[in-house]
Amino acid sequence: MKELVKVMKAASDPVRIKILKILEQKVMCVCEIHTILGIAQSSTSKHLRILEEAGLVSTYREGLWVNATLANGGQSPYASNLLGNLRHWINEDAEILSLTEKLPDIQRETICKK
Amino acid sequence: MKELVKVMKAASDPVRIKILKILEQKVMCVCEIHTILGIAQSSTSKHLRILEEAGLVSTYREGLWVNATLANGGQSPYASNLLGNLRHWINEDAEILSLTEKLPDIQRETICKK
DNA sequence: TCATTATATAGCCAAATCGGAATATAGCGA
DNA sequence: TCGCTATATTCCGATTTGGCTATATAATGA
Repeated sequence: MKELVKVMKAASDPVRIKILKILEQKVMCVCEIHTILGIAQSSTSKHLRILEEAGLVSTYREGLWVNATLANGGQSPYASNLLGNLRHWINEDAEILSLTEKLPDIQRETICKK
Repeated sequence: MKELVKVMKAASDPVRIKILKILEQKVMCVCEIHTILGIAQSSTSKHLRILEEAGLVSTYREGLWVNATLANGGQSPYASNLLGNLRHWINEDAEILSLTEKLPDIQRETICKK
């Protein structure tokens, strides 16, 4: 029950849904996510932690960068179910489409180092 | 997006999950739900409204009683997907099992009219 | 070691959420 | 109509949430 509620709670925020949707297309580091979404770096970090604790996202370090990727589903059946469904949900959503368009221009090498 | 978030938000509360799980087994009126869950009648009414607006629950009047039932899914694909999954989720959960045991003893004829 | 860069954490504020008590409304029967 | 019962709504306090800024931590390279 707690586990299920945690997954639902993680998925009940539009910013976090956006993060999941862009991670479907690309592994991204924190600074890329915070830039494309236009939110503070600290907010990005907190959202990622919530997603990670729900079993929806995994992170791994690569030097200074922390890469976020969709979880493989081993941690929570609820999470893996949601990730599976999300792949064919809201793909036509205006906000998601707009993010998808921006995605190719977001590269950590040019965005970070400022 | 808004619709999806609304469904997730509705499902991200343990009380509301319990309501959905007991509705899998029985159509119930507000006073039955509020009694079996041990929460105030006003809280029950509010939770039901949230579930209804998310497309997870439908209600219909029967005299003084308002019956709640799981929605048929026509309103929201996200809601119907969740309802489908929920049927085989957390059935072994201690809280859910305990509610299921109590269920036969909860009858509006004896509970209400006080 | 120090400086730099990326991320995490802490602290604060405004808004949303959830609980119950009190009150208003709706439906029924006399 | 009135009285009763079930439900909806309002109000208020307590807690949680989500945002930001500022600061701390971690990793790299010189």
